[in-house]
Amino acid sequence: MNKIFALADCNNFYVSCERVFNPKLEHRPVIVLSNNDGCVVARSNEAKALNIGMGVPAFEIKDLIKKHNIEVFSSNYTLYADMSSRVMDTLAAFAPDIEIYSIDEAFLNLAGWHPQAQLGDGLSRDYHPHPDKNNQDEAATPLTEYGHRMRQTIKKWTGMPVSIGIAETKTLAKIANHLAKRSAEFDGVMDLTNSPNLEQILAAVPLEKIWGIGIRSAIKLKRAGFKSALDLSKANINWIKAKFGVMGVRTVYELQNTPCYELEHNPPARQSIVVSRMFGTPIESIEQLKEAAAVYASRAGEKLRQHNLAAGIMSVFVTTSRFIKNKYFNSHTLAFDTPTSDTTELIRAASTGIERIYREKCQFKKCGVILLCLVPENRVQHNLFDRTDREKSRRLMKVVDAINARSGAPIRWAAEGLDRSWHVEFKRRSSRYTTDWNELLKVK
DNA sequence: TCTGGGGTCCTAGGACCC
DNA sequence: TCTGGGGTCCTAGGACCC
Repeated sequence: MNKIFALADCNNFYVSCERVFNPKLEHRPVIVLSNNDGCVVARSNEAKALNIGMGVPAFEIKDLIKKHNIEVFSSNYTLYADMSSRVMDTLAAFAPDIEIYSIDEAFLNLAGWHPQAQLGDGLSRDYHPHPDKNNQDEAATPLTEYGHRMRQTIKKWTGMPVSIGIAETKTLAKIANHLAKRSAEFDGVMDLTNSPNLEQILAAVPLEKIWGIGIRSAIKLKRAGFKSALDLSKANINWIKAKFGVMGVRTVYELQNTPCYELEHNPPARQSIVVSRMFGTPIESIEQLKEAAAVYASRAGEKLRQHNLAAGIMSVFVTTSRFIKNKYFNSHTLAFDTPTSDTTELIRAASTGIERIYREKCQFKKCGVILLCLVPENRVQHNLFDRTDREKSRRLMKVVDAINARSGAPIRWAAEGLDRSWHVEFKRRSSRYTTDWNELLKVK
C-alpha cells in the first residue's frame, strides 16, 4: 500500500498563541520578537502583508510599527510550549501514528485510514463541511474531508488555526501544506495524492520553497537553469549526487512521489544540548562572563536530567558581536572523567572553560555551553578513581528539580550571581496564561 | 545604540596506520 | 619524468531545518 503523509502545521504559531488569549489581535498586524527583543520571529498575515520579513531586526522596522500600529510581543516560550502540546494531543486523536516534527508541526500517517473507522468516535460531530464546498463539481476526496475535520476540531478545542497538506511523501506533503496556507480556495487543506495536476502544481513551486533546498542550493540550481520544483523532479540523478550529495538525491526522489523518509516514531536520542544567549548589554569582566556561563550550565543540567542523560564532554564558547571588525570567538572543550548531569560539576567546568578563553578588553555579546557525548544516565561507565558520591548528588539534583518544577522562585547556584545586569530582556512578554497561577487570563 | 536559539546531517581533508 | 594504496577516525565547515 502506498504511504500517505499528512503534515499539520499551525498558522503563524507564536502569533496565533497570543491571539488565543487576546482576541482583539484578530485581523491586526502582530509580530513576536526573539530573545532580547532582537529579531522578528513570527508575523501575522497582516504583518506579512506590510512586507515585514522573517528575522528582520526590530530596530529596523520601528517606524513601520508606529505607522501601522503593529502589536509587538516578546517571546513567551512557556506559553507556546504548552499550547503546542495541546495541539499535538488533539492531533494524536486523529491518527495514532504521529511524528512531532517541531513545536508547531506534526507528520501523521494516514495510510490504512478508513472513513468509517473514524465515525461515532466523538470527533465527527465537530465537522461541518465548508459551505462553499457543498455543491462543487470537484467532490472533496475523503482525505480532504478528514483534513477539514481535523482542522475544525483543533480550532474548536485549542483555538489554534492549522493547515494540512496531504501527499505520498513528506516533501510533497510539505508542498501541499504550503499551498493550503497560501490559497484561500483550499480552505486550509490540500490533498496531492493521486492528483492529476501534480506536474502543473510543481511547476508553480519555486525552488526555495522545497523542503531541504535552502538559499545556497536554490542559487546553485538557478545558475544551472532550474526554475521550479517540477524542473528539479526531472533532474539527472548523477549530476544531483555530485553537486548536492545524498540529501539532494532524496529530495528529487521525494518530488517524484518515491518516499525516502519515514515517519520517525522514536526520535533518535539527542546528540547535543546547547544553551546560549546574547547578552542584553555587552560584558567585559570575567566575573560576569562566569556568572552567565554558570546560568547556562545550570539550565543545560536541567535539560540533561529531563532526558535522563549525562554528558561526557562540555564545550564553552564566547564571542563578540558578529557585526564588528576584529570579531573574537573562542571555545574550550573538556571531557569529564565520568559522564555527569550534576549541576555543580557542570558549573565548575564552565568556569574553567571561561578562564581559558577569556580575553581582556573584549565586548562580549554572547556565550554558551554545549554538552556532547550524551549517554543514558543508567549506562554511565564509572571511573575507578572517581571520588564523587554519585548517589548523593543524584538525590540532590532530583530534589532541586522537583522544587523548581513547582516553585515560582527556583533554587539557584551561588555561582549564577545575583546581579544579572547582562540578562536578556523581555519587555513585552504576554502572560504565561496556561502554566502560571499568577498569570491566568483575567476576564473583566 | 539596537541583528535569535537550538538542533541535525553530510562532506572533504588531514592524520595516522599497515 | 616522477608520486603506492587503501583503510579508519576525527574535525571543521557547510547547509539545512524550525
